[in-house]
Amino acid sequence: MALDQFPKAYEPARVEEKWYSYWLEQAYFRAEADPERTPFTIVIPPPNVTGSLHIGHALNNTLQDIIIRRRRMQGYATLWLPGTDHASIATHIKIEEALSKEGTNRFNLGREKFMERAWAWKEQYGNTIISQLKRLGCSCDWSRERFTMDDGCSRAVTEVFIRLYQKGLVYRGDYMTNWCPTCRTVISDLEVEHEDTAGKLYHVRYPMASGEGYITVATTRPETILGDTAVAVNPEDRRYAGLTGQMAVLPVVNRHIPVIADHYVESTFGTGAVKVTPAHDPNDFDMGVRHGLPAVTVIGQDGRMTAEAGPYAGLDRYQCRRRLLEDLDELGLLVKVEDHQHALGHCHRCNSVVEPLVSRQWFVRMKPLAAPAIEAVKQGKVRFIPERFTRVYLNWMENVRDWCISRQLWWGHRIPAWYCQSCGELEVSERTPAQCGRCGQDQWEQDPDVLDTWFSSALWPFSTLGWPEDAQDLDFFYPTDVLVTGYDIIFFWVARMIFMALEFTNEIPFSEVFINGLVRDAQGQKMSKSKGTGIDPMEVISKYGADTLRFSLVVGNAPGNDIRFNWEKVEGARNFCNKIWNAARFILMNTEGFEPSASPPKLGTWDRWILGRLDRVVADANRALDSYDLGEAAQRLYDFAWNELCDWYLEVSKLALGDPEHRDAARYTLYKTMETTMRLLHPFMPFITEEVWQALPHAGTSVMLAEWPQATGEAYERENAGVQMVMAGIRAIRNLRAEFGISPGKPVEVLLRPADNTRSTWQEMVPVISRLAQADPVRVDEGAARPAGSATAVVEGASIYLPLAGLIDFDRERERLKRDAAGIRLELDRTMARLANPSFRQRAPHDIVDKEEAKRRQFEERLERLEHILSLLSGGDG
RNA sequence: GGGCGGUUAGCUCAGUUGGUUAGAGCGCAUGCUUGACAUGCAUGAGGCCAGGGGUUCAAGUCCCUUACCGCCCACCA
Repeated sequence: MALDQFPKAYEPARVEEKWYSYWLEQAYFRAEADPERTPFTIVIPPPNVTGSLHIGHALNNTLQDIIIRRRRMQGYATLWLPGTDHASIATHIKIEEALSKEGTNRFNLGREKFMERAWAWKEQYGNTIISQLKRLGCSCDWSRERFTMDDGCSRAVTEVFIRLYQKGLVYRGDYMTNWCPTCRTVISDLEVEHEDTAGKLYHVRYPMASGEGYITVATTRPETILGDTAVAVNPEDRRYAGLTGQMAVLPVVNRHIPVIADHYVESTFGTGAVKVTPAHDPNDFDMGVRHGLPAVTVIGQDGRMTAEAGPYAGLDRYQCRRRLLEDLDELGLLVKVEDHQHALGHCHRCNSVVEPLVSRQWFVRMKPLAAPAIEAVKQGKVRFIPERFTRVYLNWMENVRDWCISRQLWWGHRIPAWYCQSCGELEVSERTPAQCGRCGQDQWEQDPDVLDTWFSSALWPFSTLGWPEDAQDLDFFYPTDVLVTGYDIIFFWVARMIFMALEFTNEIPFSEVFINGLVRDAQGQKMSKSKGTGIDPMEVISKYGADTLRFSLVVGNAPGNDIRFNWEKVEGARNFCNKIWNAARFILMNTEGFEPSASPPKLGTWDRWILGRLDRVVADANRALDSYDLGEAAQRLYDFAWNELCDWYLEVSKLALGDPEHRDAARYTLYKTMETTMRLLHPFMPFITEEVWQALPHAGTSVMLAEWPQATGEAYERENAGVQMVMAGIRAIRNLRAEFGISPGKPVEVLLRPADNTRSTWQEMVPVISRLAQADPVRVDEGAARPAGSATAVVEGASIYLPLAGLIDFDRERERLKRDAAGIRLELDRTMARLANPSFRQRAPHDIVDKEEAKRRQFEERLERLEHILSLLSGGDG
């Protein structure tokens, strides 16, 4: 071991790139479809191709890497399949922003040029996030990297669209859709974010055509008045009974519209009369269908009023609102304006207020697809972790509405539908159809629209493995095992993968969905680039290293919970790396020339103790990992490595290392414990563990391929009990030293009076006590009387006396011991009360009762000693 | 309008199927150049586990309820 490679402080920059390159060169991430082994597959949630890694990605991919690295070590044929998403609308917006800066736009540029531009953009930025994932340490099989718009994925998209169309599960039609006037496209219901907004409710009077009376409607969007084609009232509403069937006059445009009766109308809201605008409101659209009303489109796709809006044509929708209100007021028809809170739809991408519009779009018929997807989850074939997300999924799926999949965008998968320019015939096919079956002409034009980004994402688990071909990867690695993703895309993505997979592969896409929370800033707010509250994970990696970032994101967090990012936690993780590093340095310094293959030497109590604890932490970590409690597993390993291995075993081993008789046992144990700990920590902290593991004697070429530890069940209970007792004794001595201000370098004399049957344990531990408590000499004497003027502690198994004549304040010492006694008595009383309860003895399990008995004995015994000492003290021999 | 999550030490959070004296990190206090580590070591202080009710031999944990915080879904204009 060359210690010069091991500086006092861990320097991640010295090791991370080295080992990542090594893993890549050795192709250790490469998956093999090996029929001898069980496959374990994860497909990455593909990040946006032009994006960069944010802290949420860092968390999500760390979790995946932990899972996949452990499975790889366990011997599974693992595949972590990486890739990127074309992110149709998101990318579109970015490119359009760039164009806008150049003073142009996509319509000026034209579709072909725009696409060239988009591909160039993708080439330029597409690698950013991939290289960032590599820096994070992700062990993806890069040879299988995919892109949602590559040939294979595109092929799958076309295939799926055509098959759905042929089954009648994709249809085209004029329906109410959500239009984003800024993005200039329709968006799906999911892409509309509802936000409670303080608005107004305007009461507007419509004169009756008969010339007699009015009917007053209430609306939040007065500009849609221009598109009204009816006024509706509830048929039970007596107030309007006489008006139903009559005509009202639409103000300003003077169109005559009927008053109709419809149960949809709530008599108690507003005036009980609703203006009906079938072209601009989903409910009104339905009413229009029920009553055969015409739809008049008054707001265009640019958010401006159309020619149908008469005098308001050309105005922006909000300008129109203001003008129209002025005009109505002037006419005396605006009778009341109330404050009104309502949910306004905003575009998920650009935050513009979404305009409901009727337009001709493509839809996926959801009911038939949802049914099996609901069943699969209900039957537990797909399991959500944590379980509560099952209900979120089911609730959405059970109420799902048809999915609008066409987008008036260019970057994406173009819809494989063709229209005959001569007769209007529609043909859905992969390539341009030959000849129109209806009119015999050959003038086809492809649908200009592209598909919703999530349409291709929905196919990701199987399209990336080769579907629709009969591919070897698909055969071996599919269905995948676990999907790791955030709860924010359960509907967008998870749900859609499930129904698409069931429809096209007849199998679930994954059997488990491991949901992770959001990473929030220190104030608990969502991180936002625009607000400058975002943390750049690359900055954390540069400053502290990837292992630190990974560990800080994972340790101590419960599945599905949001995480609050804070730098203190990062520093904590960095300190842990450093702790590991220095423990490794210590062990390397002391295991030179050590041969791990040599048969194990005779082990001492502490050796067996730490090996027992190690076995225990292996069991605990495995149990936690099996149930996706990654944060708990990390915490257990942290606690073991720091509090047991470093704080105790390493310190104790210093004695043994200086003693020829025990040296080999200590070296063996140090090595064994450290090597196993590195394997356990490797999924969490791949770089530092590789560096340390490689420096230790080892068999094999990389820790990432070493065998994952399994518990043997060798707990060394007896050693553990003895060691726990001695630790408490050492702590008590240290405590007394601190209490009485004994300077640290000064050895203190200790007289230890052991309780029954513990003498040999204490006796054996004298050198350890001496070293760890700075105690010298340490005498163990069963019959020892308390020396006058002693500081005293009573622990389980012993009374401890520090003869400190002159330093002890007699009264204070007595008070201190009285407090101790009172504390023990409190516990003893509680235990006695429990044991005195007959129903406790009757109903509690035996082992619980036994434990309680043991507790009582222990408390009694300690209390007895304490009280004996107190009686001596009151006798005056302080 | 439905639904979900949270409320545990000053702060950020763990807490398995109910079962020792409720834990950690940070912060705080005191003292330390102990030959792996001051990114460290030792010792200590700090908790009516949000309030109320219930189930149970036993509740931070299960049930009901209230309050506050956060989130998701939702076509009352």
